[in-house]
Amino acid sequence: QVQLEMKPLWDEFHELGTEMIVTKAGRRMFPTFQVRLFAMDPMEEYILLMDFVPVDDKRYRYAFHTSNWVVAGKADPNSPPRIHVHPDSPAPGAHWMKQVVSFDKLKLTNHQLDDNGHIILNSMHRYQPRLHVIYNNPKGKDASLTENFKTFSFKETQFTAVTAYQNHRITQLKIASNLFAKGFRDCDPEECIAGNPSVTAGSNPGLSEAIAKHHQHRNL
Amino acid sequence: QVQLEMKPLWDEFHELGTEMIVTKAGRRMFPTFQVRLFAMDPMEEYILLMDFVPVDDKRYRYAFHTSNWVVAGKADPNSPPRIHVHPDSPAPGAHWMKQVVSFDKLKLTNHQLDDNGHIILNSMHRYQPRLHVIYNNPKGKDASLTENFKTFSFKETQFTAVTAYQNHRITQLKIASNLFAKGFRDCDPEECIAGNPSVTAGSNPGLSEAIAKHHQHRNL
DNA sequence: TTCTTGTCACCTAGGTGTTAATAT
DNA sequence: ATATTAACACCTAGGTGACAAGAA
Repeated sequence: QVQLEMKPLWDEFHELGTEMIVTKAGRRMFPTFQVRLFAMDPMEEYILLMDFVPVDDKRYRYAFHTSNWVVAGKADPNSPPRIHVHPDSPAPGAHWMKQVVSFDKLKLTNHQLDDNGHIILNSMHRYQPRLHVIYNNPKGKDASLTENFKTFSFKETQFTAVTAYQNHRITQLKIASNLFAKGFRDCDPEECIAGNPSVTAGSNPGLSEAIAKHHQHRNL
Repeated sequence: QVQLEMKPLWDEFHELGTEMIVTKAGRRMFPTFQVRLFAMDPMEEYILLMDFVPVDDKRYRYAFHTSNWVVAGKADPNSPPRIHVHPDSPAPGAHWMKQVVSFDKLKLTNHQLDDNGHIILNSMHRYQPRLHVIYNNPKGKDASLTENFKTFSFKETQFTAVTAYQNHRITQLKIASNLFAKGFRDCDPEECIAGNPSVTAGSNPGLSEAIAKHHQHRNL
């Protein structure tokens, strides 16, 4: 069992149409993909990894006058898909379950020839992040007889890859909820508590506190 | 087998009489204690930890007029000794051998009631850092019949704990060789290459380059 | 037009020795 | 006198969106 961390924040973005910046050098996701894991065998070893699959075979364009995404043709050709193995892998189930697992080292790029091991995506295309939990079986027990991995996919983490934000409300929600974008907030420094998403205040009571903790979940 | 990383730098400090700052909140060591490990069993699990033993039963004082440390009486009472377990522990031998092992999370404090898990030392006392490599034996094989740990001690890493530097030459060597003290260097920005210990330039050719790498060794 | 790139000011987070004030 | 503390300016390292310039 896997539970998506910061689901309320993901939901807010999802309702607006989540966008993720891709750059040549690689850009982290925000929100960061974080999960809680349950019911693993504490002693057995697992590998956790993520990949990104196209949601459809289309290319998109943002129509500013209607503030809507519209289909702009068939998808561009994909680069060979890449995976991101969580740096703690492999580790026993006890390790993965004892705290939130954060994929904050994962970076997205639009550079098709990237040699930093980042995830290569096409800008203006839609993607579905997936988590794979793989049972590590080094002793050579017969793996073919047992289901040795599980895949988890959260619809609210779908996003459109962009090189610059299209929907201004996405920009504002990022600024309001990402710690590193504080410099662009326009609220008074006094009433501007950490991570307070002023844009959507009231719609999600308790979300502000959750966002503040969001940035603390590192796997140390 | 264990090999001390950055031995030339440690030697420079040792010749002057190494001092390490201790603070209430905890201070990292500089140089950082880093080692290369060899001849471990790649598949077996080990725990690496450090502790600090008093070099003698004395308290010291720095005589500024002679620029020398002098005995200032018997040692103050010790707090119960603490250990610092390397955060990667436990890990298989292959993990420890594949790169330099850096104890850069270790912090020294003089706060006898510290509750952050830092190493508690007495200021103005001398200490010998020690590395313990422990063979992890979870399967309950008869540990009593096998030597299950080894201890390594490098004399050139001995130091005097201080709350403020006493020997001005130590201060200058720290400033010259510690990346985070660049703000206190007085050489021209142009000729001031990263990590160049101008104080001792010439006595150790190639040291500058080594110092530049010193800060990169993190266990990620 | 539409999309991409590189630079930038502004942040977070945390490691330095300095300095002045305070203990002891 | 000697030793300690706390605030501070100055760094490293790296994550933000804004913006102007460039490319398709």
